[in-house]
Amino acid sequence: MSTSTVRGGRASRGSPQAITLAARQLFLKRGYEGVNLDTIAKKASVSRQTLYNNFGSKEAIFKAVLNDHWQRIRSRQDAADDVAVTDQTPENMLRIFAERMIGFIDSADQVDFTRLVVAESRKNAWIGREFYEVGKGPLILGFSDTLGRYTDAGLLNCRDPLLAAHQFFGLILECTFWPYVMAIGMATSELTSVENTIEEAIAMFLARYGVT
Amino acid sequence: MSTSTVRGGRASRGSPQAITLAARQLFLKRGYEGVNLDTIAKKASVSRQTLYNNFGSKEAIFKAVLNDHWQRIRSRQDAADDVAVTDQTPENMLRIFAERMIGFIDSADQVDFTRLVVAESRKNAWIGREFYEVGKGPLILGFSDTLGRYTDAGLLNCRDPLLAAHQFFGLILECTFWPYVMAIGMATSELTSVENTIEEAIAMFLARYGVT
DNA sequence: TGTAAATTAGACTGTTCTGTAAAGTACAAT
DNA sequence: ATTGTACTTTACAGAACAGTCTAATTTACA
Repeated sequence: MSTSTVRGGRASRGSPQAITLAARQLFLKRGYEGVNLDTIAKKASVSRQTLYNNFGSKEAIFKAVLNDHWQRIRSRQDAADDVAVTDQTPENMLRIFAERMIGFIDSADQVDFTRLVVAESRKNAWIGREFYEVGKGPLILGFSDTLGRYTDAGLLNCRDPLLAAHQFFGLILECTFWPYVMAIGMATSELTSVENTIEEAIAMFLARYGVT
Repeated sequence: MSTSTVRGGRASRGSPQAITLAARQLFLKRGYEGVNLDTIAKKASVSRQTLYNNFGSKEAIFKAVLNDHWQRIRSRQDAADDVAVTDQTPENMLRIFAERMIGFIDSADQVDFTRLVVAESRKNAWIGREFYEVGKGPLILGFSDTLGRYTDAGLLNCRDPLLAAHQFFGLILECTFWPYVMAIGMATSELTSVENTIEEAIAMFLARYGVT
């Protein structure tokens, strides 16, 4: 809606998208306070003034980056819903959800974004909440829903599907996600592979909630 | 070693301890960049110059706070080792470790400290590693050790004790710890109590690794 | 080709904050 | 009383940075 309706000017070189893309990479790597507008402008091949023309303030750029990220996640989520989990054995269903979660983490710099949220939500608590409500929240609610339906169908035995969902996520994230958020990385990742983590999580989950 | 050997001066009002205590509280709440030396000085009832007399730089104060925290954790850890876990049923052993972990979290502002580490380890990666090696690392290694011994004694059946230890931690932390680190808090904590989280984690762990 | 809109580079302001320096003050030991 | 030492107050240098303003430049479109 912007670059196509310009009547003149140097046109579309400094489009808002190029700016948010550059800002995204920098904010993810260095945090909000760690980036100044000169750096963003340079990376976007744009003058600093253009930043103000398009967004008005540094904070507005930051919020645009966040909204852009929420948007990406939402579209990913919608796409995932299309691949509905039906008529799978419990084991396959769990594996599909686990791999969906891993894909969710790998895509879109989820680790870096989590680090950014943890750092920045100290000043603005809404960031943490929104991050959850757009990302992990729907994911875990959908999973809990599926667990409930499998239980109703007699294929699983989860008395508390929401708790069970968190447990399953915890089994996987503790080895594949949080070590990276904590900047430990290799220290714990060498203990096992992602595939094995998933298989062991499934085995444990079914040992507890599987029906014989 | 400082306040008792002073030969003169206004004596001991601006002791290093008072400064690190004030700095600790402020850094935990607002992060490194979110605190300036005037604020620390004021909170410690000390002039800003005294900060430089005692530490030399802001970064030095920050590192002193970190070292102070490592020290607290280490002494806690040593105290925990005294209460050795022997001759307990597997269930009780797991409960003891779970409660020890919860205690570890509750004490010493572990949530706030984790947030600080995540935020600051972006610039200094060593913070994350040191945090792990002093805190959670030994905790999980000790637990893994115990799991191995129980397996050798035929009371449990953990093929990979280290993985099992991470799994157990994940079951508990996913509900009791990470939501607070992510500044979501109540959104997920209302799903169940800490006690129930522990009991359900034990139940799941024994369903997988218990011997009949 | 002329015009209007957008962009650019640069200078400038005001603020914040670290770190330093200087001059004075309280207190204990001698 | 004198002296030494640590603390306090005040001031200032130096840098970084958000945001504003201006003059010149570029480009699309009529």
